[in-house]
Amino acid sequence: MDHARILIVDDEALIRDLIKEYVSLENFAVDEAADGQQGLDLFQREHYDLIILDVMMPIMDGWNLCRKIRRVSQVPIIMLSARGEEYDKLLGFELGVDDYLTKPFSPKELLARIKAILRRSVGNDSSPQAVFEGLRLDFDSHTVKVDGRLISLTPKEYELLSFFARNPHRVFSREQLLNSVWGYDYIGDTRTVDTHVKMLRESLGVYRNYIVTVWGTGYKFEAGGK
Amino acid sequence: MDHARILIVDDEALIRDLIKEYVSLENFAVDEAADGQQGLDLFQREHYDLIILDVMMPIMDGWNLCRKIRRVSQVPIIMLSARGEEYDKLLGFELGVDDYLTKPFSPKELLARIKAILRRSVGNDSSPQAVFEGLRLDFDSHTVKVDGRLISLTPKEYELLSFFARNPHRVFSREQLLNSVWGYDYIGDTRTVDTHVKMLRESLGVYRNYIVTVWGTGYKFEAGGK
DNA sequence: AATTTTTTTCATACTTCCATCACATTTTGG
DNA sequence: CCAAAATGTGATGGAAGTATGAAAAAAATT
Repeated sequence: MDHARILIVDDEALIRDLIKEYVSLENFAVDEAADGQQGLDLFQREHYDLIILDVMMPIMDGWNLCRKIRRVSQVPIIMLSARGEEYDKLLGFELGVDDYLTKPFSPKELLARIKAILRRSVGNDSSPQAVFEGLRLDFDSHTVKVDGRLISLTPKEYELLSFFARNPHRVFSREQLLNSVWGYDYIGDTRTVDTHVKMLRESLGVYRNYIVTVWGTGYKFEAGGK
Repeated sequence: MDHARILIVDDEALIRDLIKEYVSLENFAVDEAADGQQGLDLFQREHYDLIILDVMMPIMDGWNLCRKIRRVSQVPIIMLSARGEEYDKLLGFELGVDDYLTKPFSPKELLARIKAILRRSVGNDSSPQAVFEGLRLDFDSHTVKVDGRLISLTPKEYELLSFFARNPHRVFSREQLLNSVWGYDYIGDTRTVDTHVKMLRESLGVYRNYIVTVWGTGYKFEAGGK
């Protein structure tokens, strides 16, 4: 893809410059933001083909920004982290991150991954979807169809469902769901999850049992729902 | 990567068997589908670390299936084709196919390519599993299969089994099991373990004797269980 | 500011599971 | 082969986990 637009969000100017320098060589157009809030503003104003996020940032960290972006867009995201902790990586992929690099990284490797991601999102001309038999989610338009019929979900219902759909089969505890869908800073009753599961199931109609209760543990998403 | 899960989609049973035979030697868990529709169903229900697709198939051909999979997943795909036409190959790589083999191929070469692909996709969405002959546990989805058939376990049964499966061969006293599975602070009758072993054995059916009683000491997990 | 919608909390009903005990069965040592 | 010790099994009351409905609180919309 030529002239792809890339947004870099990192509070360290040095890193931004480094990336920018390398990436510009390849005919990409690069914008920068120094913190999460700035990044969000730019993201909402402009259109990007790829976003590179640093995890550690003042004001709004990378995970929060990532979560906010994922609410409305499936634009490819690469996360940069100072730590190499496995947990971070997992959280990243759960949130739908496309790639994950640990600092210090070689600019060459970053460039290679950028290209790989852009390459595979090119052929993906149809809007990103997840289909589980008669249940279809369209991540671009934020719509969900049940046997072809459009259903209406509240924002939380949609976020919960799309999180499940992006991470099928895996069991999540209520705490994990609160962390991943509500945000790590959420304080509140874990039973809230139950209520949202209940409402989501109602909305899913015939497919209500795709959200499977795993007794003593939490919930998982399973097409066919057994 | 150990115990990677592989899906083979090919209408020719001979080819499936050939591949399965070779690939099973390497501790991969193999599922089969005889046509594209079956393959899609399995893909949606289970998760795989690698998918092998034949191009020519009734009902839904390999390209169509590949396209459908690529809409929602970046799982590695190897295509098999009877023809060696350059056009096919190109189409394959455009669709994001990871490798491409022309029939007839040597099983050895296929195996080599499978390994290469799995090696480079380490850290991807493979799900941790434990396989003991026909007994398969999936730690992500908290499911257990007996000869491919899903069995349902209570939370304690699952915890107990997964503890055993993670520590095979070793003998554990009832006290140790209470400590490890129930928790350090558990106070109660050690005979409780017996009851859960009993119930677990019932659930395991044919594999009930994988939980071996070590007289005067406790229990151990032994595939083949004598 | 008022109304509507969404989210959260909470109480209650409901379901599933678990620890215990009594008794049956098996194993071991003498 | 017997007695004692250890393990297997079935039944059950109570505990723990989940579903649900409704009301309060918070957000969004008008």
